[in-house]
Amino acid sequence: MTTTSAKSGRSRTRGAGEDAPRRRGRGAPALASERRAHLVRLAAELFAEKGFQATTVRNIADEAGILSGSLYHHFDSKESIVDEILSGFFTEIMAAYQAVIDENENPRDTIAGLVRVAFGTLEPHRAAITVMQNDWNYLRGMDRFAYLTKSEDEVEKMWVTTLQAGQAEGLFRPDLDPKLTYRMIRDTVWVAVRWFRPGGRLNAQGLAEHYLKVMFDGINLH
Amino acid sequence: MTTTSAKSGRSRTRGAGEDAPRRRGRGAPALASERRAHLVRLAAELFAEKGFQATTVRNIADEAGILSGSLYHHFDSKESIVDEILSGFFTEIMAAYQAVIDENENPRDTIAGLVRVAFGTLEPHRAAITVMQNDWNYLRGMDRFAYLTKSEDEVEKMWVTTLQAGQAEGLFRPDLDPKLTYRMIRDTVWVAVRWFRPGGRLNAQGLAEHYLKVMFDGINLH
Amino acid sequence: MTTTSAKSGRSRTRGAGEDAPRRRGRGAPALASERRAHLVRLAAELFAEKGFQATTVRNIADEAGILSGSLYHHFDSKESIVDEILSGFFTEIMAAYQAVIDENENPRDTIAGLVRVAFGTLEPHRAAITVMQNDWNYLRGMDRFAYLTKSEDEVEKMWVTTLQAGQAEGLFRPDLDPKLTYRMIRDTVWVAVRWFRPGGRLNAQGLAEHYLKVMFDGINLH
Amino acid sequence: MTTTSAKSGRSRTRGAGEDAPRRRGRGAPALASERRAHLVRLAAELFAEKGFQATTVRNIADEAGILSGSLYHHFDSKESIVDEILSGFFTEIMAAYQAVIDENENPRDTIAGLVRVAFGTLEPHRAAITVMQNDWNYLRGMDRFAYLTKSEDEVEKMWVTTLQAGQAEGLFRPDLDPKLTYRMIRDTVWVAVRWFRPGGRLNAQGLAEHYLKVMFDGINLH
DNA sequence: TATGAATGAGGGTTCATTCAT
DNA sequence: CATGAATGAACCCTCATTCAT
Repeated sequence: MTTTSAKSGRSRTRGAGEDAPRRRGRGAPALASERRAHLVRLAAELFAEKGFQATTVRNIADEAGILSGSLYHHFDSKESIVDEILSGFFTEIMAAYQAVIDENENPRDTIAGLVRVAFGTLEPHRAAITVMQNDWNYLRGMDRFAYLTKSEDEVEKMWVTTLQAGQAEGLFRPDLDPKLTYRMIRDTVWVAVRWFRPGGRLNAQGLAEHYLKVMFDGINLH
Repeated sequence: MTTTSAKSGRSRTRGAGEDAPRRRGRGAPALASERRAHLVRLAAELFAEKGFQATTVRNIADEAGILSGSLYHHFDSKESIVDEILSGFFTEIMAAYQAVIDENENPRDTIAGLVRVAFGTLEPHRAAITVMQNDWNYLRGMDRFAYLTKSEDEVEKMWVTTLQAGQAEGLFRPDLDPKLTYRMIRDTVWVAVRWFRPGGRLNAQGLAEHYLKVMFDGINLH
Repeated sequence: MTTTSAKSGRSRTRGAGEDAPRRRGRGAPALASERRAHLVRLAAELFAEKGFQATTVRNIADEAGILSGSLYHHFDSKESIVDEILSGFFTEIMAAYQAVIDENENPRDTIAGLVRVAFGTLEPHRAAITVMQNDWNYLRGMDRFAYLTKSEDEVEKMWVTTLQAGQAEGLFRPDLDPKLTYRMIRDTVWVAVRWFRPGGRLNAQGLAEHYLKVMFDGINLH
Repeated sequence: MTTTSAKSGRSRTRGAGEDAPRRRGRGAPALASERRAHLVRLAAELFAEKGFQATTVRNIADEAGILSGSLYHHFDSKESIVDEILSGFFTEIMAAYQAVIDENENPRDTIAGLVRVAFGTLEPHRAAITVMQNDWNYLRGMDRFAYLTKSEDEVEKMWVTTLQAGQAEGLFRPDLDPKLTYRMIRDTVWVAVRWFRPGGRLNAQGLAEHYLKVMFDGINLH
């Protein structure tokens, strides 16, 4: 996961005599991190639009109105940018999931809550989810992103446990494979990022309710 | 779409009066295309594993035990290889879809058939579907792959028409958005390619049946 | 024609609200373009010596003591280098031609002036003229160099008009084909670049005078 | 210079016991060389149109309706093809020049004859002359084409000697540099190949007469 | 913080040529 | 004679990254 220091992963251990980077007198230190956050947002947009590999650091720098080399004052590498994007997303959604689980007793309500949370991230985290969808296969090959797999496993546990509880309480059909069912729900939600556009016919919550209907009761008319 | 000639798009300089290279009587022309097909298969495997962009022509050539330049004896470009993979997939699945539609009267049976066809392609076309899932965003930016979008639209029409017919006949819930529902079904199926491995707990048809249950009747126990 | 910006044709992505990279107050911007001009000169020498196609970007980079990829920090492409060479030459000679036409009343003086200008470019633009002579046939096939043909047409008009005026005033033989005559004069001058070496028996202006004698009065002794 | 054997430059010294290539029973041996000559003509056309370097052996083979590898049954290399084209041209023109010199006493008549011969080759040897004009700079760098320089020197001697004789006899102006004058005449003629098209306003002989007028008496109206 | 110049590794592609069939 | 597959070297160009200024 990314540290919050301006340039992660590079700072060798600072020796005793060396002085720490001094805060520049003129600006508030918040400004620097605002600039940084702005760059991350620009990059995220490009990664989502063209894919991580197809986006060059020059693309990002152009968008920011600086030269590509200048990006390296803010980030270690192209990877560290996408890392920031993805880790931010994961941190947030896992907290939201946990909150839903903590707040609900009924597994059916919990599942509904999780689905609503998931759809709810579609808009604010569109770029991150798109990157996950399109570039996950590439990124997971890199050691630095091993933590993503770990986070995914934790999430899977949350869902599967809830589904199993629902089956035990007689709420969900007993002939479902919980793992399989989780994956289908997860994929169905995330993959919507490919065609979902804010401002379309349905907003993210509309989508969620539509999906909940189908998921709970199927498409058949009973 | 790809032509079937060994190297499409090249050597269009042959003058009117001159004769084209004549087919020799002795050899089987099938052999040449077998080699070609073999190379396509190797490339597909690599594209699926590492992504189209991350796969170099040298990777493909290495896998085939030849030099990278030698690939260009068989293909115009790296793009033309992936073109062949994708167009082959689309041609096949669209024919299979059409057959299902022609054979069935009942929309519910038709939808079930379409779902089974879709899951049925998961194994034989694993690579093509994976490429579609991961690299579609990149490939669709290229003029040469515009036909893919067109094919997708045709497929959508097939599904949506069937879903609407089912609603009209009182088989499916009337409060479903057919387009949305189609997309969810489609994505749920294709995205399974990310984790589906032949020889796992469930085979592709097992998956199909599991999904049909959920899709038709939901996860609730009624 | 070539723009004067460091890298033409690239990075047009800058959004509306964002500011372009600001010029630093301290450094002389001329230095950057000096480096660039130096590289252009090196390339011109090589193009003249070995031909455009036979000169590799590595040749140019080697000559400059950098890596081939580094050239692309200064130029978009190999073509853009030769473009710069040729467009510079055309811009200059057309201005010089126009000045001669503006300054002279008598067509005979004008023609003499044009010839002297033409021979006068032999030394400072030796490389550009050589490239025009040897690689024109290849370069004109490219859209990007269409402007060269246009410039050539303009030049032709200058000469032909002057020759025709000379005929009308009874200065030149009326049985000459002005277009043909122009071409012969032009080619005779430019082609001299193949064997003309500064520092030889005759300098460029000596050549011009020799040629003017032959051109005006022929080789016969009257 | 090129030998007349089918594949020049490659045949190592044939040992005593080895048998010479046997004439195939079926066809006349002339057919093979006709085919060969046809290929040379096709290649010449392409070399003239696109330049030697820009013409690929595949271009030539395409034009002939065979595969590029098959060309190597007729020629050693791409170079040997252009060699054949150029050496044929030189052999012919030098013989024609010599005949003119042998037939004429008067230097003025001789020069006129040489000019007419030169223009006369414009049509039948258009391709060869074009290659000489455009690719000479490239080809002369190769050992194999050293003989071309030698032939050029011989030709220069013919012209210069004649011009000097004309000066000695008081026919030509004494203030001319014979070498320079020769070069100008030569270049003016050959360079015409760039725009001369058979079937245009003037044929090659018309061009010759036009040029002779200018050359002997200048463009001035006396 | 930014610039501007450069690196170094690699990318897709071309092409003359070879050779077994 | 021709094919078809392959070689091997080179080509133009890209791009993440570094670093002195």
